[in-house]
Amino acid sequence: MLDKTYDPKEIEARRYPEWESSGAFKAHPESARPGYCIVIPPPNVTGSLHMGHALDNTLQDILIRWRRMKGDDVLWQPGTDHAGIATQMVVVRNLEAEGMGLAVEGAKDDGNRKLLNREQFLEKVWEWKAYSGGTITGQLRRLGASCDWSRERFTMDEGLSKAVLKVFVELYRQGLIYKDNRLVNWDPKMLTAISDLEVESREVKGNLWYFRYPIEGSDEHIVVATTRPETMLGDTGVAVHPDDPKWKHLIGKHAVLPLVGRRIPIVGDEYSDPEKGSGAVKITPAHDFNDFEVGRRHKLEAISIFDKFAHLTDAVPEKYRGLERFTARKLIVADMEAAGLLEKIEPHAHSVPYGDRGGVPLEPFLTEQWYADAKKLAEKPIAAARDGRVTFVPERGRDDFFRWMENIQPWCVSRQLWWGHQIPAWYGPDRKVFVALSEEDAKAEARKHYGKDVTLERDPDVLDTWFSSALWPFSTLGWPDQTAALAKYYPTNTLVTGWDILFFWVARMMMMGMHFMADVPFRTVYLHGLVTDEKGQKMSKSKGNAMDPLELIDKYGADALRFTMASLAANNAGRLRLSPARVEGSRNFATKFWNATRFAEMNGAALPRDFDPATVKLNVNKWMLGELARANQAVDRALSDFRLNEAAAALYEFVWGIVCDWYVELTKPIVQGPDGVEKDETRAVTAYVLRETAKLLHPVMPFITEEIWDKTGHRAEHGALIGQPWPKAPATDEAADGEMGWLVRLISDIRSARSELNVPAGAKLKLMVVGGDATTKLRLKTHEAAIERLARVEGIEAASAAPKGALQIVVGEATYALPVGDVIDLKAESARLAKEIKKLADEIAKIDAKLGNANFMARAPEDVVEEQRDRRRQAEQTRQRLVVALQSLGG
RNA sequence: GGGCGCGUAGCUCAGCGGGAGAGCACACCCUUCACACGGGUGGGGUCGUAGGUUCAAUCCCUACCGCGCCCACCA
Repeated sequence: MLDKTYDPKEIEARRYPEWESSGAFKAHPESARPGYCIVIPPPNVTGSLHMGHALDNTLQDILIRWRRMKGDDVLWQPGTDHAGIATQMVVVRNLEAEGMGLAVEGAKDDGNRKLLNREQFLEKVWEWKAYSGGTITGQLRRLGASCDWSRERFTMDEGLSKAVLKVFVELYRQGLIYKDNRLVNWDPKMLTAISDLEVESREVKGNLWYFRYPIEGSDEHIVVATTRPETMLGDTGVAVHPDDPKWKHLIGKHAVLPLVGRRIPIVGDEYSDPEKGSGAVKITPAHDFNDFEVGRRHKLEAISIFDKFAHLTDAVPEKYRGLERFTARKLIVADMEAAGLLEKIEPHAHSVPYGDRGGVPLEPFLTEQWYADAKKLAEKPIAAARDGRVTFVPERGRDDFFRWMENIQPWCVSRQLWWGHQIPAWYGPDRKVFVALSEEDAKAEARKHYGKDVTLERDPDVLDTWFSSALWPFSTLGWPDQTAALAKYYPTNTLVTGWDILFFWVARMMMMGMHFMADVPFRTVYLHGLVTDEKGQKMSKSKGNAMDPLELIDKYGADALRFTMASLAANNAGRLRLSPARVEGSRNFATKFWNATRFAEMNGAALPRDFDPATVKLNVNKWMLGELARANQAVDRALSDFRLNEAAAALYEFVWGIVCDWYVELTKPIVQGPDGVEKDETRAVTAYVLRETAKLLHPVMPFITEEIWDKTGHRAEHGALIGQPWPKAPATDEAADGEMGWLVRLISDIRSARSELNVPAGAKLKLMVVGGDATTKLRLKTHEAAIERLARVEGIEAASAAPKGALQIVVGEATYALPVGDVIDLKAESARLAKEIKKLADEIAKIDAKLGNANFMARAPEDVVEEQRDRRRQAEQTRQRLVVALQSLGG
């Protein structure tokens, strides 16, 4: 027997370990069943579950549980990501709180902190990982995620590291990874290069400073405008447009860089826009991406004036050396003003690149880094997306993918961090590089090259986190070993992730998958929006609007949160606004289903062993089975099309709107009435429908359905619900559907009329039927008890005409009168009837206009015309009966 | 600057060319023996604006207005 109330907390804590330990989540690569595989977007190993995870993983689990029940051999491959920068940041912050720091070369230190070297630091990170690394996976379990934990991987575990090395070395040998010295986005706080993708532009209200640079050998000045005065110390030229009448006469001359005294050429270059600033632009090749290009075109020197901390170097006049960049800015503006060379300052809003992790403005910085030839690697993925080997849901994801892939820049894969996969490159005494799988191999190569043993120095850099994530769909399956899992599950079926990492991750998995596996990493990319708060604001801890999924689970249960997430997951939504009220509604839905089952149990609903839905006789039961079939099909269709919100909506409407509101109510007189075949059949159908419904609900609400499955005895017979086969839709019956549609309509209309006329809810009225045909009479007889109960009437009898002072409704070919004596307000009833008549007349007029339109008749398809005629017939019939009813009131 | 998405009931949103929907909120009624995390009934919408395509437009097209996101090197 089910408990009076549903207690998610207790049930969830019990059910999950049971599933896991029973092996229900396990994949069976050795089985002959078709495989279905999803690889989890690996969360940061030291992170904790946020709403985005809750959404993403709920959607995956729904698909996984559904396919599992459909009979596939499913693998939901779990694991975590080492998340280089993010994790390093967290650990450094923790260390700082404990009075420790990193022994970073060149950093200022007051000597009060204990400085850790690389080895010591890595030890701390691994400690931190061991301490907090289980948090996120534990939280995924609370959500109900049915991952095969026995196959859990970590991007820095031995196997995956081996894969990373192999990929790096092979790409290097194929010329697809190389070193280059060019400008990168440099994070002066994290002290590392980052990729273009990790740059976020922020609108900043700054100034445009106009400086006058004296022209050599003349009294003239050229005016340049800049948002970054401090970079002038690195200027090696000024560019003007070749056709600019204002400045072109200066081309070929030189300016004298103030404060520095350097002689810098004035060049003509179309990059310079006469409309912008002063029309002349100062060129700082070492600190601006555009200037770098201009500098290259005109062979201007690139002078680095910043070190890795963005402090001024010895390349600038002594006065400024060592200054922090923004301090330098103030001083330089002041000095220029003092020199009379500051023409004006204009307020100017512009966007400044920030590091998405460090949160400080980035510096374009000239350094040597490792790059992957993204352009080349993108070719096959583009082709695969074009010919449909990989599809996107929604489709427009494909366009975004193309836009990015077709304009892709070299991918800077090296990071100046300690936490991550150290690049397998060693340098000889002359800086010659040896890339190899191991130090031994590198040494061997070096020996061959130098003809003797030399000391090699390993490249200190690590790889971009996304480098190892890019291998995830095959590295987790065992690659480079040719495992059974790899053979069976690659390509994986569905990748479920947010739009935000389409480029970071999805695109790169495509590159690596196509290159190393010669096939797409997944057949379908299912992209969902971002969860935001009710106002559409991105959730963040700093804004204080973050909702904690675990709190919601505690309060409403994991099933409620899951159901809400599924409801939110409309394909086209960019943002998915979540409010606690919605989760509460889902919790209520869970409770509703629980109570329906409890009710059935209390009334002895049980499923005979040999129950066959095809043998059902009663129309109410046939109809119920038909509704079940429709719900089943709706859920299947919705899940196949990745419309998870529609699946959730269909389930909600079916369980609450059909099963609870109608079926259970209509059959109460039967199941609570005298014993007999009708009672037996109805109890059996009730049990059957609830059992099948539990299956349909299971992918979305696994906990409550498993509990119900067990408590109602199915588990003892068939085993756990998680492993049950997906239901087959029973047959539908048109005649039964017609009859029940009529019944629902009749009851609803009576209720509605009663309520509108303010008939006291407790008043039991007689129902008099005027003009009912044989079918109707039979139906009334069949459903007498249900009608009496739900419409609150007492006695149903035929009459030749409606009695005076009766409330009247028309359903089908008959009029139903409820004599209310002097209780009725004749005026109100007249008004109600008149309103109904008017509504119908309007509808009829509209249809007549259509049917009278020659173009409509000529061009509309036959079934549409027929449908309109049908609607008109019914409306007219009802209208006429209502007119009679109105007349009988004497109104 | 380019690209994309969104403007439908008070709020949050479904709606995939032929009768405007849900949840929440609101109003009235109901301590009916599964459920007040409940039951019944109801009010509320020029489907952003203006054009166009079509027999027919909330749905397709164009422009505009208002939001949001992504990308981009604009001094």
